[in-house]
Amino acid sequence: MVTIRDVAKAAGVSAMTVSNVINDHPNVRPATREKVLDAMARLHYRVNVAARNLSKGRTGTIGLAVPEVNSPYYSRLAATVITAAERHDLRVSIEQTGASRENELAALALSRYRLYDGLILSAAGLGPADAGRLKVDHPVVILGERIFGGPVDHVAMPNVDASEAATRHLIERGCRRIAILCGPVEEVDVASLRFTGYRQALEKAGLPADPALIQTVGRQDMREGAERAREMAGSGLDFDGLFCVNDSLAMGALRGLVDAGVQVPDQVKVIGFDNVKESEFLIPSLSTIAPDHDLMAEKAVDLLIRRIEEPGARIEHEEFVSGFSVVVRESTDG
Amino acid sequence: MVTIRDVAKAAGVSAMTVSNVINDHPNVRPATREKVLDAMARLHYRVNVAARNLSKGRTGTIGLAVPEVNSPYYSRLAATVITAAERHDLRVSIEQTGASRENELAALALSRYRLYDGLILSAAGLGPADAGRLKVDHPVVILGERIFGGPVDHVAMPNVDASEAATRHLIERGCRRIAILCGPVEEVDVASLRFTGYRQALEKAGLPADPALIQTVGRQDMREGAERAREMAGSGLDFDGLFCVNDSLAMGALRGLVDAGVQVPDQVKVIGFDNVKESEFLIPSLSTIAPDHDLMAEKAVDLLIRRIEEPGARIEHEEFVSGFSVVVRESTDG
DNA sequence: ATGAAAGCGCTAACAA
DNA sequence: TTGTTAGCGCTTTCAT
Repeated sequence: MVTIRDVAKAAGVSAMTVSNVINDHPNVRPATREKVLDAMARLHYRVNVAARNLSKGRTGTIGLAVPEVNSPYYSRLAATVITAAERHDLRVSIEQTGASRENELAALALSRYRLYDGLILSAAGLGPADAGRLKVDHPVVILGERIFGGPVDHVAMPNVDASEAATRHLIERGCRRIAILCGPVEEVDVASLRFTGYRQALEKAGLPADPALIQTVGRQDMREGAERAREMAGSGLDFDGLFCVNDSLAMGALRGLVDAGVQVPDQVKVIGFDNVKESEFLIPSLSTIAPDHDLMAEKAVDLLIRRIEEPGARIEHEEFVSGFSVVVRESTDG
Repeated sequence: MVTIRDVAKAAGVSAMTVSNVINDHPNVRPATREKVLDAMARLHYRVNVAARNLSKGRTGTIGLAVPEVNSPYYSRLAATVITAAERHDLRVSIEQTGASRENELAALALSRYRLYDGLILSAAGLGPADAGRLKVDHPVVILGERIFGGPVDHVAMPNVDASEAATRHLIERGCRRIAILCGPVEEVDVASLRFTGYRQALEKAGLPADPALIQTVGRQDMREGAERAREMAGSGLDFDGLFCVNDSLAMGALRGLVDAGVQVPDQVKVIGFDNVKESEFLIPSLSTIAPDHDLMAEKAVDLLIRRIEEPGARIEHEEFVSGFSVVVRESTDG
């Protein structure tokens, strides 16, 4: 293993000068710099990142904790975070929490163990009761709703407004009995916020909210979407619009409706939420809500880096809510 | 910051004893262990991973370099690798190479910089000419084809055989003019191996290989698949079967064919490769090749860990090729 | 502009 | 069973 001292010896300078060259510090004469660079090349020197980390008290890595990485939504988030972090010379270590409360807390702990310089936590399992746990003294940014009361930086989707817009879009297209496919709405979480938007739109339009139209699923994935949609159609439930709280559910629902012989958009119009890459290519293509995912991911990284750069600073905690647009495609365009 | 020495002082023992407790080393009297654990709790001690890394020469992190994480295929790979690594107490840091040769080499370099204990490189940009670069002295496992001649551990898909099986499946369903949608086939890479399987199937069936049926695309994603399929149908190309070298291309192609007014599977049967989660829910659902992704990812982690555990050992380099099955769904079932 | 000294917090190797 | 010593390779501080 070639160390900085080996290079120093070979170049006839001190270790410190080598360090200064490596880190582009000023006060190194060009001639000296040349000598050092030359020695580094000859010896195939590579910095030892672990040693640098120890010295600097940084790891150069941020953690990203998501429920699962194998979903269109979270993999896109991961992609953007990785790219944004790279611009700041940070690596991203990914953890999958399975949306469980325990694992999300564990991710928080790992961060505390100084494995990461900071953590972006896409919270899906934590509830308002865990607010206290988030008041940690190391850099953390929460991606998700402002459900925690406590002072944390967080980046949120326009869940209520966008869901209202999605539902309103269905109403404008003539739907009168609009069902919703969402997760359990017990707590103040994403599912329930989106549910709130749905209800608001119905209310404002003077449409009654039939409980039978409210369909909750466990895992919010394609399979659940397909099964539930089949059941709904099969059981003779009367509905002409369907708002799915995410595109995975919607993709499944499209399939389930076809299986049940229901025509989309003629008999039932369907709209999702997220605008995942796939939605554009489905048959029929999926109308959906498009938040500015990339901006959100970048904002999360920015907020985190701000905390990392100024560890002591008592910076006010910031909330960022992305804008959104309604993307109209075939599934509501009939 | 609470150090191991602070704990030692508080517990009235030496730093080494604390270290032994932390690492569950034997030869610590239960009473002593208690004292130490107690002190650790009182002082809210957390190991400093950077220091441990420097001492041990390990980082506890492996790198995973993939072309992009926001694709059904690679996000699934990432998910499985993360889960498998977790079982060995390793974290996974993900890099996106954009399938570029430079970035793949850079990932290799980062690994050399001791940022990772090892690297799983999903090679898409490297060619046979880079074989030499892979003969590195640190743990690396290549995910992809055996295109590098050199001695490397690698995990490969049954590209040729499975592609032949996919094409054969189309033939068995009555297709006679089978097109292929694949990447450039200049080099010995995944695209060309799958192309080889396609050609072999045609040959064995005595079907002529019309160059017009060979469609190469740049990026192998949904958009390209859709555009190219539209062009093919629009230009009046005569084909009754389509083998797409991955499911993303196939998803796009299904869409493109619909746009061009072509019925799947009645007029054209389509089969993909990968069996991504989405393929089951498409309309029509997509026939495809299902390699054992999870096994591949786990095998890659296993091979890597073997190298990490025995750094010096001259272990024979291993090749693992996954099995596969043909999943028949609606897109070829007419 | 360069260098010497002193750690960063931990652990391997040896000593007691 | 426990403690002492001596680093891991780098950077910070302060001299020169």
